[in-house]
Amino acid sequence: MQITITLADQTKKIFPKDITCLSIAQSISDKLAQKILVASVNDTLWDIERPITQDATVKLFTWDDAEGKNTFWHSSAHLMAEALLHFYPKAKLGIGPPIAQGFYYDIDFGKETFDIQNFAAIEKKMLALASQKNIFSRKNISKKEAIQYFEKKKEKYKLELLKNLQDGQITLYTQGNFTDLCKGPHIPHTGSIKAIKLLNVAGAYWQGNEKNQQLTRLYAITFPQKKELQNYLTVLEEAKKRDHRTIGKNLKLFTFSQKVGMGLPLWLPKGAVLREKLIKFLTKAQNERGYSPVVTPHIAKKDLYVTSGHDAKYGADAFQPIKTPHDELFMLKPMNCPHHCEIYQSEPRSYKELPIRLSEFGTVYRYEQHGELHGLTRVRGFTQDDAHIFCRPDQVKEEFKKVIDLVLYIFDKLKFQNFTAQISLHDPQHPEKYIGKTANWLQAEAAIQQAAQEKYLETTTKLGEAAFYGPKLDFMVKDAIGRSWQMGTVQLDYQLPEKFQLTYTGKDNTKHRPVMIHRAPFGSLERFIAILIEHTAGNFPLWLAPTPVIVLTVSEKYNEYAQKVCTALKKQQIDANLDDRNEKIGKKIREAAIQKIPYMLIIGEKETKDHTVAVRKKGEGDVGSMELHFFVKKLQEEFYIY
RNA sequence: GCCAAUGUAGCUCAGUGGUAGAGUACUUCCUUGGUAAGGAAGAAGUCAUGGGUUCAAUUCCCAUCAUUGGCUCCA
Repeated sequence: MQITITLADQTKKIFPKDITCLSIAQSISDKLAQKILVASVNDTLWDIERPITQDATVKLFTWDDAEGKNTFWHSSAHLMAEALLHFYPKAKLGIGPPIAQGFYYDIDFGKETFDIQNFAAIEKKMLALASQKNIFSRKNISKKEAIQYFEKKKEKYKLELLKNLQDGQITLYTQGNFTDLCKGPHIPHTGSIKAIKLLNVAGAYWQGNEKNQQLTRLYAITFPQKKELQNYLTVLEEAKKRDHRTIGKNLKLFTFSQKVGMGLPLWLPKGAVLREKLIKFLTKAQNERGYSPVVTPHIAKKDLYVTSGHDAKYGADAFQPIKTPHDELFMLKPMNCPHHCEIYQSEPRSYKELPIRLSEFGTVYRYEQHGELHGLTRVRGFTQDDAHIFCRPDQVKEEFKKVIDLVLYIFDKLKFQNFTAQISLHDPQHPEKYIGKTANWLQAEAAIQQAAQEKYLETTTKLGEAAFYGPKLDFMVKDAIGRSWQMGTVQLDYQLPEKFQLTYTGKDNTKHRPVMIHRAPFGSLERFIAILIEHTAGNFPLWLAPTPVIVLTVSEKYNEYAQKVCTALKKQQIDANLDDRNEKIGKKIREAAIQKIPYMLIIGEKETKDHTVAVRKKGEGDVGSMELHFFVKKLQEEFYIY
């Protein structure tokens, strides 16, 4: 019997029934047959040596495809489990999936503790097992048999996984001495795993639930070639150098103090300049777009947050209230929105004034969990570039689109290219996590989706990621080591106006409820700057650089003229530093370069005599001498690109 | 909050059961130099904190705090 196989390029080929993808690859070229790791048959991932029984569309995947890598790493996870059981025969296995970079396996070591010292031994064992070229063999098994099998092995986590599987759809994969519950597919045999690196150990709750047992998660990565592992490790090293905590320290942007408290950043002069420049930039953009700046205090009565619903939701996880001698309770503000609601409330509003856009660089304080704090990306005190737009229901979509434009404008100016837009919706399975009527939720969610669509924004959608009062459009950006952080956010809210009984008088002379849009293009200045540091590796664009220009003297003889140059630059609003130390020019240049200063002006005998400056530009080197006013003009042109 | 690792000079990091060392930064002196590190001297540490073991602890053990990598959480 013959079957027709349609390949990715739409060519059709006739093969005998029970042909495998490996044979199909062989029919194309030997080289492809060597490289193929996994395939898909009618869009279902398929072992390459598993027979195909009927007409199908087949795609072949190699290491160059995400599917190939995932399968390779998934198989590697099985290999790691096999090696681990060799050293820890009593360990119980959780799950072992591939991830973006490598894979992990969750293991319950029981009373034993896992020792990192064993990494090398496990890697060695894995390599030894890999070289045996053990075949990954697939076996269909009934649920009853599967339960018997794993009961005998006392694999309690596997038994729990089995509970949620349907009889008839259960498969086991075996390689060497190891058999795992697994739907597959896998690479043909372990022999293609040539390079192995165990990366780190972490605790992870079983099934991601805090109330469950915590298992030990081992992260690792493997490659089909040793060279690729070397490259990967080099990339990791490079990424570490971009870490905003390292650069922040080296460039003297910010610091932390145990005495001040964990998660409370202290902005050093250079960091503060950077912050101010970003604030100035966004303020200008917002003022041009009809925002009105407001200022609200850092504390407010607890009642405010009871009204808003934040207290019920987050009260327990907040900094505890401050008590006055008269038993009043004040909270450090965790959010600006309730304050802005009160500003809206301060006078009667007409439909004619809407939308009202209240903006504030508002510093908020949240009692984040100890283990969550991370450099500037997760802190306990931070400044949001917050604004709340109060508008009529018929204005929602237009306003939402304007906010998207603003976020994209900012990302564009700061050259954030690799962001993803995520629509965060409520999870209908967990209504207790949200406030408000379902009808409002659906309306809000539809509005966000529509606005994003009309802006041709490519989005992913996630259930259960919404704020408790409304759905969000989040802009996610990755840091140097590939972690994804929420930056800009736009949130649609029908609930707070309800809670605060906000109204406006409509055309019909009756009271109506406005809709609120919460939005923060940066998200928080702290996190934004952290990511900006990592994306630029500290090489900020000229208009943001804390020190755009440094004046370097060749010897102390020229300090006087250099000082004059510096003063002249400052008069032109160009923040120039002066390095008049008794050091050689080479050293001064090196240090200025390490500080990533965009322009160095070198002042020696020639410049002093000719009243010029010798310009050295970052990345370009010596660009020659010129008169100061000419340099100033050039610099200003570069500044005012923005 | 949970699991694990780490904590030595301002910074980066060696090291040791007999109370510490390098590079760099800092101070002073010499040098006055032309595009990524000139030379010399000096000062600098309660070895995170608190207990315990020991004749003796920075080193071993326990606890606490902080940091790091994850998990959970993230208005």
